[in-house]
Amino acid sequence: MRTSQFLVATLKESPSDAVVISHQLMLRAGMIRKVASGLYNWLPLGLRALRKVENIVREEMDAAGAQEVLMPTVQPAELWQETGRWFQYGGELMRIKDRHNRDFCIGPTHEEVITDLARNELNSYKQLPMNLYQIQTKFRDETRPRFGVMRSREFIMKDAYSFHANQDSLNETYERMHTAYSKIFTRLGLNFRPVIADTGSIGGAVSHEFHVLADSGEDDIAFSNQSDFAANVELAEAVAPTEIRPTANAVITSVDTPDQHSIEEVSNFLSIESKGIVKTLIVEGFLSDKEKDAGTKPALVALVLRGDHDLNELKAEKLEGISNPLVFASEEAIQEQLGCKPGSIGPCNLSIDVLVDRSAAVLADFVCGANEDGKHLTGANWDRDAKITRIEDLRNVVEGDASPDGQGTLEIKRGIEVGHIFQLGTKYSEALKATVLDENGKAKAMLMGCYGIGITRVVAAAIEQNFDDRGIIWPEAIAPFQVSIVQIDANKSEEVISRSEALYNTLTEMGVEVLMDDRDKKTSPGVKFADAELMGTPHRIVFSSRGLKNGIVEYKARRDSKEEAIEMPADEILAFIKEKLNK
RNA sequence: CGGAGCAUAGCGCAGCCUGGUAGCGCAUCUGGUUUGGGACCAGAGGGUCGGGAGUUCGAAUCUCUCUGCUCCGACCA
Repeated sequence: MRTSQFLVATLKESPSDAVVISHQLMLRAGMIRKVASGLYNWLPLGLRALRKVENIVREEMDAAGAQEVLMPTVQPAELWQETGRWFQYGGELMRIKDRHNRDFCIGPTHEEVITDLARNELNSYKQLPMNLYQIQTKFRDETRPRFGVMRSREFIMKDAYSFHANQDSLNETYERMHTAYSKIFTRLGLNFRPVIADTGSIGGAVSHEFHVLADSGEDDIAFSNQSDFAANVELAEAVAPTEIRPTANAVITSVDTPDQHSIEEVSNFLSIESKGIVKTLIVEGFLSDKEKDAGTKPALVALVLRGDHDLNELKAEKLEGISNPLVFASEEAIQEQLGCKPGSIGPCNLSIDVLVDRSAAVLADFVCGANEDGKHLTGANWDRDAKITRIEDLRNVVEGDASPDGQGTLEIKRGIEVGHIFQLGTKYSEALKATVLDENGKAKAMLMGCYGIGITRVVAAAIEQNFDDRGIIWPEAIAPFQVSIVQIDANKSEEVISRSEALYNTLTEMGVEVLMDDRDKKTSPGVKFADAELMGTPHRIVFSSRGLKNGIVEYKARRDSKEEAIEMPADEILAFIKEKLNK
């Protein structure tokens, strides 16, 4: 491709509404343009990168035994009503009516349609397992689209759905998809982690998210520095500390702490590290539906954590005796039952249940609220001064915690979710009566798995991980062009044209994607270099009249931090670049 | 959905407070000079100042309203 014929849509300045780097660079490099909130045009440069990602995904899915299909974007309401999701799905589901006033939606996902297909086409356990996938446009009417194509309303997703006669078969395909996903993201050249994900409403199901590590990610990922353990921060277990609680030493003493409520205030006021203080949070206890209907007031429960730790609400609400979802007690209820305000609460002499975090339970001689406004206790100790009802895992993990798998310590980084694999079980097959006959001739609901990759999001995530102050630095596998050829002084030197044309033709015939900058003499060398770097082409070759006078051309890799290009005799460049490209 | 903000040429912005000829930089077009890191000179084109209503002799500017967009949060996954 020649720049003289290519839609070079580079911008010097980035539009003011782009806040993350991938969004800015995709606009500046001329990959995308916004049409409306969460809706984008993909320009030729962007589409080339998108297709690269698509093709790698397609190759690996095919290699893993999945078959490609294509389902409609618009789906009939009836299917969604059958599974109940027509009523459960919120405003994210874009509902439309056709000219006959019949209800449809624009597909945010395709469980309904694929299960409908499966119930019609699959009749026997002998046809299983079957894994079908598509690469297709999805629409989710996000409340707040942001970060360009990272969270857009319309996006391209690879979604696969597998069908099985038994759990072993589902496990096997799930593992195969897990492996395929790792291959895909490795081939794409991304730094990623498969992460243990929330099994959510479907109890017992298995789920992994694949996250690309980048500062702009929307999720916190905790992972071991020594093993492949990785989990969402909310889901990572905070393992019990190995140290044993020291014996009580200090005498418990009440001190005045006027207007000092938060851990930080108390810590500064008493000049004590926050990890020597415990914080006590009061939440509502569990009520049965019967009790709720009867208007029973919930009992209160105290949750005690070390001052420098944060409560993990997901963990707390799963505990016995605690309301789910978690409800913090109102100030009135605390005042009424405990006789003081939040901010002065401590575990000593509490009549309610006290659940203590594993790390807080090994503290001795600690500081806590005195259950009296404006007072705290120093030198408090468990058992002697405060009872522990139960020791639980209540907190979010922090950097440096021991990894739950016993290997190494945890690091925490931000992650962009680019893939999600899930064992669905029979949720959809039962709702839609997707059954096959088993060995005994009995109808049995198929087990299902689903496996998604956000194709458009992968492109943005790749940029989040690979850029510098000049622009994008594409991983080889996604680069829209592998090689940029820059002509300088082409109007002065016939040789610049003939030499660069010859290389361009040879490489193009070899199937290398080359972008040759043959723009006219009004385009200065600086502009050509800046564009090539902004667009992120991994390899750059420069033909100039000055160089060719001495028979020299230049090569520079985009990823090289060095300023200087490598010079070489013009007739060696072909062999050189072939080696760089492994051709 | 709650809070905040923005809307002036393709992009980035000024002008608005204090009403009186629509402006700057980049980009675009023409001519010329330049050519190793986003050139220079001269000229040109491009605007319903987001829409509507109001106040006024007069509105980009003041008032009301609608729409769109962005950010923070909640929600969602």
